[in-house]
Amino acid sequence: MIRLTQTSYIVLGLVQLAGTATPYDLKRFVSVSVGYFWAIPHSQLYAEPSRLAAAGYLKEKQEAGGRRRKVYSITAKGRKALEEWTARPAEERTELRDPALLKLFFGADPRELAREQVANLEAQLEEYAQIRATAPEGLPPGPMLALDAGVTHARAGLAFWRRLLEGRS
Amino acid sequence: MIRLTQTSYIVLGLVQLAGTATPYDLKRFVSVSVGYFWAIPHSQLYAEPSRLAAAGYLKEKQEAGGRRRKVYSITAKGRKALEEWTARPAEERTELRDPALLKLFFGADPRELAREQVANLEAQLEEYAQIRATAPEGLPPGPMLALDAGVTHARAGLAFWRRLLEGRS
DNA sequence: CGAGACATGTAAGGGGTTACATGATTTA
DNA sequence: TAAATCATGTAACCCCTTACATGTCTCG
Repeated sequence: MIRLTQTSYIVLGLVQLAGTATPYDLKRFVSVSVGYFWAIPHSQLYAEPSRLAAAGYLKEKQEAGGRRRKVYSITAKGRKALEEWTARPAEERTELRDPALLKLFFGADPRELAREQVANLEAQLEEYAQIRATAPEGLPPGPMLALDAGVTHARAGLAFWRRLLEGRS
Repeated sequence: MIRLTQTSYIVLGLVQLAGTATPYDLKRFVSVSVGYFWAIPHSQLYAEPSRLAAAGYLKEKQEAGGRRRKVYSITAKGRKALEEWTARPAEERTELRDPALLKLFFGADPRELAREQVANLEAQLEEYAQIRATAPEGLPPGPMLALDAGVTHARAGLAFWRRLLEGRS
């Protein structure tokens, strides 16, 4: 029995969406999907599927020739775990965990910070627009809804930091 | 040379604000300050100051009698590290890391989720109001600004999930 | 005075981050 | 064809989480 982390569910979910995937596939997939609000270093995308396969949540199959890459697909057990997870209420409280906010809290110059953050968030909104524009047909609604949430939050962040820029000082 | 993590800076910052603090002081302090957007398990507040003291960023002094608790205060080295950190631009990109968003992404029932999240966020706004109401005089502006950011984001989240609740389905 | 809640602390294990390393492809 | 970039993978270390554990109040 291993413990299933959020990373585990991301991997399970992506493998299910993809049908079958190598770690590198996952990496590319993440970068244009959950990656926009939940980053995962690529090394995790090698370690985690392997762990999940050892515990029976994924099936692992190694290519015969060439790079002999490992190809993963979801098992019944994996599908079940994923379903139970989505059905269960979200236990953990959401945290902001924004490094910029930490610095603000501990006395960094607000206008300095605000300038950076405004630039970052504007770039991020651009990216979101790109992602929406290039989304493939036939996608389930979840990813798009999550993207909407990302946009909402980015806009809220922009409003906050812009207010700070305007404030006198 | 140890690596300074975000947790390190939180501890340094809080010790500096407090002047002198035991791990338990830090725990209480966190729960009414940074804790509202960046949670830290209390065990970290024992381990991390000890680590920082070993590396010279904090001074550690053990009480003579009684519980023989360890009392920490910041050193010149610690103060310098903290200042450099606040002055440095925030390198890491902000992430949402919201478990509810993950579930949404992977197909959880939006209305189900939305109901929970609306309740959570409303409670959170209540807490923010409490914190603001009971804030001590003479606090530096950083913490209050960070609190404002928390409020902004919570409101944005509320708006998002409420929209989901209203959506037909 | 007994029991529950709060205060205070430590240990172990694993997940994640950072760094390294080596093929394959493009581009100049 | 050299160099730079991308693709693909592995390894080690350490922070962080999840327990466990034992005082010390407080209130009925």
